[in-house]
Amino acid sequence: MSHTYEYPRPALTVDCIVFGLDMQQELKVMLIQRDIPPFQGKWAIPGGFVRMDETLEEAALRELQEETGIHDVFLEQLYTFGNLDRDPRDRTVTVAYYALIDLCEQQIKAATDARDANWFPIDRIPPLAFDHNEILRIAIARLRGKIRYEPIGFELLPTQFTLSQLQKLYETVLARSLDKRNFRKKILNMDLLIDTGEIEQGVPHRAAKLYQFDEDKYLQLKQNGFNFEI
Amino acid sequence: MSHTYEYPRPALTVDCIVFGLDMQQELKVMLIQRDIPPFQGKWAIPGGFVRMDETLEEAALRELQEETGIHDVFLEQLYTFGNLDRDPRDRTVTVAYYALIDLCEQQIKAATDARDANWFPIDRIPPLAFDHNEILRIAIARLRGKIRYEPIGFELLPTQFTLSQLQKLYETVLARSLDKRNFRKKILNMDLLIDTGEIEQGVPHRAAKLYQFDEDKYLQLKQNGFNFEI
DNA sequence: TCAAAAGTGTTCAAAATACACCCATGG
DNA sequence: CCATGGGTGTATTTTGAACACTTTTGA
Repeated sequence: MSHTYEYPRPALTVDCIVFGLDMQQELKVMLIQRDIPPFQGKWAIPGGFVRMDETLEEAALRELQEETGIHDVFLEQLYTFGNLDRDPRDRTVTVAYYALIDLCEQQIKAATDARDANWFPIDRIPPLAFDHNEILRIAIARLRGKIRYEPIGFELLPTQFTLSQLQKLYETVLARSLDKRNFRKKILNMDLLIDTGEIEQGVPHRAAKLYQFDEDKYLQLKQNGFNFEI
Repeated sequence: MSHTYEYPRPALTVDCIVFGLDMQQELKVMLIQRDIPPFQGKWAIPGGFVRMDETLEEAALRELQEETGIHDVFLEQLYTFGNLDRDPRDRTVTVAYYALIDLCEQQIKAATDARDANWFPIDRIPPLAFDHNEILRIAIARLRGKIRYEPIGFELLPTQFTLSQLQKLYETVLARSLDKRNFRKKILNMDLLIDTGEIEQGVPHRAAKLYQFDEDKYLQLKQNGFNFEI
């Protein structure tokens, strides 16, 4: 720990797994195609080097903006990966984050700003650069685990959503079906959804009510020991 | 992301919060007193620089061994801290781990090998060096959260333990009291504790049965979707 | 009028909680 | 024989799970 001798330093990067739900309520991940070696042409999680004047989270947000045009998203640290052979060029440690976005609203930007960004369904991921398949595996596990006891699922939906959308979201992420009546009973009994009074538009059947998650109320309840749980 | 220009690199360290239960079943944290600036004389979480030829976990284990004599412990990554002003000397990012040890067995070593290592009860922590109070706060929160749905509590006890010890451990970590009969019913119904046939020794009252956690069985059950939960 | 999804309650089983006394042991 | 913690069962409440039909709407 002496300061007289400087150890050589690993390179430090951030990577950011971006999850989104498409219009078919399928869970997808944004990947970008590498245009330089190593792993040139392979798909990879967006990311890059951490600069000296930015925090880790700032670096993740910056890379996300630069590489995919995505901004203003839910972002949470996932895990830090430091295996010796992650990067063939150099010892590189990466701090991985995951982001949840409402794909329906953001997808236009992502398609235009990014060079070779694309959305992949999480059950059909190609072999990725570096250890990115492993990182993605852990990100999916975290999302599955966390969505059950924290209200992060709402980050994947538009501000206003129907109960069926919410249920399908849970069914997609948890990969199992849920009973409609029990789901509604449970989620409505929490009293955390605001009935906006509006209904969905342009559907060829009875239009569903639109709800909104009451984040302020949730934060209050949470402080008093309340646990969100599906 | 070009390789022609090398960014300056933050320093990379690991820090390791060590939790232990003392003989009074009080939850304690091991801290070491810094003998060099900055924060000379202040208490700090053990840690140090990550070398180029070791993984993050290896670095955490090495620092733990070097600074406290502790080895062979449960170790899990906690979080990575990268605020700009963490270290007044230099931009330093630290990957924090937490360790759980059976203090009754390990405490002798810790006391002899370490220069100025000491155990502090988690509700009476002095002001620490760097952002270590913040790191510790997050570590305690993680321990509280995780002990409820993963069987990590056993790492804080000797291999063989009584049900009362186990219950007091949960009461200590969760900071609330539990009903004795319900606790026993629940934990024994999981069928994950092996009755060793032995009983505790040298107590001035009826001796309790000694149990052992069946880790193999737990891992099997877990694969089939079983959830440990207190 | 038909197709497609929205919306709605009750019954049963399982799990969580509350609760008090006798037992074994060493001092 | 007494103080100390070990060990045990039942009744009640709460929660989770299973389950099917009517309503609304646009095409």
